[in-house]
Amino acid sequence: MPTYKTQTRKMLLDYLQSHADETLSASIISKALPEISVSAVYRNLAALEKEGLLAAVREAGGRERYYRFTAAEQCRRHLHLSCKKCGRTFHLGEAQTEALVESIAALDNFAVDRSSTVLYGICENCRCTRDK
Amino acid sequence: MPTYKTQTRKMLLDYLQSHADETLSASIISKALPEISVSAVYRNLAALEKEGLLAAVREAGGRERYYRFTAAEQCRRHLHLSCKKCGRTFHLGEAQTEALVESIAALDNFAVDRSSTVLYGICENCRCTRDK
DNA sequence: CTAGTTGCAAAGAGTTTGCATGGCG
DNA sequence: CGCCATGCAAACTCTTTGCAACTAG
Repeated sequence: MPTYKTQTRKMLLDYLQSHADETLSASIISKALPEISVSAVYRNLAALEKEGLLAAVREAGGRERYYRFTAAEQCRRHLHLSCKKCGRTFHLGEAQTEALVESIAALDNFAVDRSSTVLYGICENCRCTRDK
Repeated sequence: MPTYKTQTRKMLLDYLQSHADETLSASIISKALPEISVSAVYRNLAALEKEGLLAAVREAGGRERYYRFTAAEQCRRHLHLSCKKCGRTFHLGEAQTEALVESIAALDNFAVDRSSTVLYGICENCRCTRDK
């Protein structure tokens, strides 16, 4: 779809790459990049999603989508963990993911979709830093 | 918090009970119950959430919240599976949930939050009915 | 009667779209 | 130069809040 290599597109990708471990919403990205118009942000995110460079999370039913940068395709094979405190994303091992998905498929007859599922909780770092 | 038993409140609960297996957003509920004002819907949902009768899903960062009816408290102990096709919710067994959470806690040092996590995928029913 | 609730309307926030302008190739 | 992409502004949708009217207890 993207036929041109525009400045805007590059800036967006740069930003996404430097925040690869976070799950961001379009509006957050838009605010972080004031030099890009909101419409351009939304349109580019949608395009990147189609290309597979970006994974949209929690699309069903709502408007608000969260994007996760998936530089390579490796991220399609495993599940992601998202810290509710710091927002950082962690990656579940492939073997572990496989076991989890298999288990649910076998016992519950439910096919878990790796790319649209995110497990929420608290990461090691935030749990130790009890400076609440 | 809710000191009065109002008509509105009753209608809302009736609706939620008859859709206990679905994860609904406030606006969807609001549209399904035109006789209740939107503000009343939002305020009651928020109140029900505080009471623990309703579980809010995916609150972090966004505005849009999805509610799941949790008649009892039993739902806090296990994870939920949500079908991307029919929207129905399924419940993972307690033992299975425990194993999953434990495994991630042990291997990744990440504390999965049962109530805010939902696994997305396709349910048995929708997978068999391949009438795309 | 008193306080919790409701409905309406207005205000915010996020997302989408049309259209003229600008820039990649 | 032609077409895609951008920016701006308007239109929408969802959610929140203030306030007066209503009502359960």
